[in-house]
Amino acid sequence: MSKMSFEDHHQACNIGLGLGIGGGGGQVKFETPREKPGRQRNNKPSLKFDYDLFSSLPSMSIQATSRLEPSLTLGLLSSDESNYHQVNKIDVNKAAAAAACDQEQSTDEGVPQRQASSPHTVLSSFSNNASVKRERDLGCSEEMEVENKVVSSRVVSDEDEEGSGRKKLRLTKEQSALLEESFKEHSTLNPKQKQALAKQLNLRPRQVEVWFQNRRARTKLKQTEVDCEYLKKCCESLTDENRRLHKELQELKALKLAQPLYMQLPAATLTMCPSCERIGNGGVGDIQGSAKNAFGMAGKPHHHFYSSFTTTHSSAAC
DNA sequence: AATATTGACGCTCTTACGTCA
DNA sequence: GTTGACGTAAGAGCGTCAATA
Repeated sequence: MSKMSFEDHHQACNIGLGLGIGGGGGQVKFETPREKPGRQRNNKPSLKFDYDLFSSLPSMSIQATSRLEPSLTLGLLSSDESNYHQVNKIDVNKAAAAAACDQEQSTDEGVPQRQASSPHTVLSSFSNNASVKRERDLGCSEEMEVENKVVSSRVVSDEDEEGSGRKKLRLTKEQSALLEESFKEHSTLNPKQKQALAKQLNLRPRQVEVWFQNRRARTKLKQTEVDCEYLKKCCESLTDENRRLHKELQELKALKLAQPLYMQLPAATLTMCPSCERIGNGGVGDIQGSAKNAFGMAGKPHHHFYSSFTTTHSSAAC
């Protein structure tokens, strides 16, 4: 594993992740600002990230937070989210403004998306499911309204519409592309943007909402996998380091039992650390320095200690 | 001012369908 | 033609937050 500092990786991946390593305890806090009902929501999940990664090397705990994947207690701040507040490049916002006007004329959130002339009108995947409970958008009644004559992006016959059970909608490439583009701009939509996008795509707002929801989930899952891999490598690295330090400690203990170290070594092999003015021999000697700091970490991290994340060389190296 | 309620929203898990090898 | 894996749209339930009573 090439050694990459934790912060490097953090920046490279543009994520934040907190680990509880030993008793140190990284902490990750999500803060999701909420808006008033009917207000503009900018739910950019912000992440407070602090870690005390090396407070105790030998043990490392990874907390699972999900039942599905080996996810970790970590927070993600994707680059997509980081530019959430950017202005839409695509005309979602423009359309939002238009939609706002539309909405003022008609408070119905419904999308007039069933025009016969539409190039790709859409099949409602649950248009025949009377038991569908849509407590959210239902309130705006637009959902019910648009259940009617819907044609899939893939051509759907009448019997498809008549059939029982939900039919799976497949979005067209154009629809997907526009949604993707919009997602790059902002991973969440406010109601007006949702409305505008839905109008633009000839989809129901609920469909746009679901697409964004699923898209966020997919992004998170992907990122979690990446993070998991990284943490596995970190764990392996720390395990190796731990093993090595244990071995070193055993050797040092054995030496100590025999004789004071400096009495064993030829004077020529002894060196003095310029900053701490302790005796070391460059490889196995600095008992007080390396072993104490690597395992004890009682005080402020000493310069003898080199994290496995940031360097490859031994903690005994001074 | 403190508390309970309510509505909106996002997240997670799950289901069902379409596609492809 | 069948089957299983996979991707994904959508349903359901839950938690959180802010507004309101």
